[in-house]
Amino acid sequence: MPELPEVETIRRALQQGGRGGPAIIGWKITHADLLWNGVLATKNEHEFLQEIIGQSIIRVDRRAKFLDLNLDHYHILVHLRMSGDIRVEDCQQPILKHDRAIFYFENGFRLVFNDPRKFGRIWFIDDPLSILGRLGPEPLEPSLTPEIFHQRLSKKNRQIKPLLMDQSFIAGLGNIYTDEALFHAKLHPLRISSSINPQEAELLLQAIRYQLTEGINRNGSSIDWVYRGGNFQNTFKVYGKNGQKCTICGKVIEKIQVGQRGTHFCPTCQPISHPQLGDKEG
DNA sequence: AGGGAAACCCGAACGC
DNA sequence: TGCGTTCGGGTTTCCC
Repeated sequence: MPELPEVETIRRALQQGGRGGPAIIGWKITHADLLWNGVLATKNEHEFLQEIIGQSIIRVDRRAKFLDLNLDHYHILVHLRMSGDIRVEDCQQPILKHDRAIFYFENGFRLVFNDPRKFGRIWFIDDPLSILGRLGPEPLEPSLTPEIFHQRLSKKNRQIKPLLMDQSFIAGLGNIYTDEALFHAKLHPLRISSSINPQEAELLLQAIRYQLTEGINRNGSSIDWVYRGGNFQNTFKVYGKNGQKCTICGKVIEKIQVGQRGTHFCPTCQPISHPQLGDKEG
């Protein structure tokens, strides 16, 4: 599923070219079509469809899992959710099944939002902060120091896995990268956040950044038939590896439900309690 | 405040 | 083979 590295890969493709398509910077919008009305998260359909005509793409930003298409004086936010994808192509190409929205450019190209499961959404707004303002810190931003991260963990009494996936706590992690980061940091997914000490917090932040950076370097993870081009999935240590042996200790990887989400971990490498405490529960 | 569940969706995987 | 059922996953919303 598109998480931060996949969205960043798409952002770079739109900004600089890539993934089989050209960059779209400077391109002027002539009109747009909504092929499925539910794709629009804002209720100003007619207004914006008029508003964006004649405006050009000046920059493509990313915040967490949101893409922010900066127009001359407007913003198009896109969230791919589960199965969304974006492609840029000339208008001779066929419309595909599950195409939900199309933006046409003056130069004969178009940007297509395709989303089989209809979870993805598009916002047309003046002020992107009205949506993005609720998000927690960007995990790759240096301003998120280990000390601040530990402070934030300490203030919550929550299971670490759902907390890391809470976009208002830290923004951009989904199920896959969370499981992989927790494995890397040797933390059990049910560990209570306030029990995590400064050293563990620093290792966890490092693990998150390592996973995200590796994911970006590998152009994201292509899994579940939805995402094109990346190969980070080849590095997974626990995600989807339940029943297989841990590459570190040889114990069988387990899969449990945590906060309604499939959660993969190694029971040996990720003990529920700190090893030195000798606790046996869990 | 935190956690569980349901809702939104569909294709894939599974069971018979 | 073909049918019906279950599952999963990001996010929001509602309930306890």
